[in-house]
Amino acid sequence: MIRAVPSRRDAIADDLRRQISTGHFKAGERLPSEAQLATRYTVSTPTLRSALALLQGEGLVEKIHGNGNFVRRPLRRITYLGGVAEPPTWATFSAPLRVTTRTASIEAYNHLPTLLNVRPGSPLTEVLHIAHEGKTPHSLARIYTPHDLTLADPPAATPSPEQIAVCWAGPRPLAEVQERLSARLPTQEEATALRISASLAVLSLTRVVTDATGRVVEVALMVLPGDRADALFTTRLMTEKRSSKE
Amino acid sequence: MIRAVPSRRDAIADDLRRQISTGHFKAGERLPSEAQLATRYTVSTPTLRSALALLQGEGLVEKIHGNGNFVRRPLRRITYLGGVAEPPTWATFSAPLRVTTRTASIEAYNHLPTLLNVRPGSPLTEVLHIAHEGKTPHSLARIYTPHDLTLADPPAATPSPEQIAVCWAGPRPLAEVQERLSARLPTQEEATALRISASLAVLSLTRVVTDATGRVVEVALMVLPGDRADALFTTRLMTEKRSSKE
DNA sequence: GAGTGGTCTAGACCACGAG
DNA sequence: TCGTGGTCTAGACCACTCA
Repeated sequence: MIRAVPSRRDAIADDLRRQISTGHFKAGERLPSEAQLATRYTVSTPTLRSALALLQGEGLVEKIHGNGNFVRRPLRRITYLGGVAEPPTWATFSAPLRVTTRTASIEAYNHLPTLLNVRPGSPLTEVLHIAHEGKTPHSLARIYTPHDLTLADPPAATPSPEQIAVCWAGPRPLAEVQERLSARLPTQEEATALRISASLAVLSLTRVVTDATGRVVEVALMVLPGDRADALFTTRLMTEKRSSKE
Repeated sequence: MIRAVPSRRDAIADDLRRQISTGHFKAGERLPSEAQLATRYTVSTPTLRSALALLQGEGLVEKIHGNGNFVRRPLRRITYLGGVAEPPTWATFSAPLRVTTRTASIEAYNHLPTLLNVRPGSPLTEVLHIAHEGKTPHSLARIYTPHDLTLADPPAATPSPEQIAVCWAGPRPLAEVQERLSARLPTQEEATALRISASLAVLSLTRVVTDATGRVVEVALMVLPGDRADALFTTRLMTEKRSSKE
């Protein structure tokens, strides 16, 4: 009702979407140049580019500067399985992922002291995970552990490809896992690391694991692009046993 | 590294952000017209508008066609509390919300038959909740219940303002709550209903409640704008019993 | 170097909102 | 009616990629 007549941009985006879904433009293929498309649709380049920006935000098209616009190979949709009590030192996904890992020693700064409940400047171990599907990056995780809790040796191997190591802290009695989720647009760095448009919404997941003494053992910051990932929490209800507090 | 020199757009957006955060432009105030701002920054109108689009996507500015650009009054940030077992017929938030409700009888279509596991065309009760903070809409929920499970009378009152009725199904032995979250951009309708920019990411939450017989009792679709809401799931671990498999 | 996308201009014209 | 934002044009020039 706001606009009965679709704008040129929307009309072009719809047409391109259709051509991609019908296979007229195939996955991985390069679209005609923006100048050509602009001529074909008899619009100016800024208008055509704004139509492409819509497809980009949906994850259908990837722009590569100086090279062209490419139809994105549809990525496998994965689900982060939340509320998993055991083992809480792993993050579990619904499908295998190839993960590359990079470890560094850093000092707590910005929001990290608050999250980990340590003094600013405290030594932390940072582990950066990038999950790949084929050659394209899929999602991203940064894990922080107090340095004195970090194992000298990384865990031998991921128990299964669906799980990525989220915590290298030694085995301790853990007490609580908190998972906070929000939706936002990616930062510049996240967008380039994941090769996604700055206008593609991401699911931002912060996972805080506390041990029995109340000490924060691990904080994991995960970035899951909205076009390829979601999160699932399952709660089973104890109907016979009503043990809820407060 | 991609662009050492910030673009005009980013520079202008940064400057406006600063002026908003320092109170030079106050909450609720109308910004100078786009033409004036363009002159002040010596850029063309499209460039200035693209800068405003950034602030819009961050929820800092609300554009009102034919009226002006307004600094958004910062909204209270609320947290949806997930994994709440009892009572599962309510959604719990971290702060009170004023909620308006509209009920309708509809038939299952599109994705609803799958979600509710009913035949297409089955009668459903749809409840639309819009939570407000002051005069501005805050978030949105659509709840679907099989018509034969719907109570004749709506629940007398919300037990507390933090909880909104999500299910009108009569008291039954419930078995499972599944909450699936994803990040995306709002649809056109959601954007206008919530008066948010189409480029402000929203947290989309689908909550499915199943009874002991496996029948789906309720499906709730919630839309939580990313600039004002997140979701929190807390899992407590049973440390005495280590039943980890594999 | 040739071709691609990235940014920006200086307008034009339309649609909406308030008085 | 007037001032606002919404859309669009037809270029220009720069930055990047690949051969």
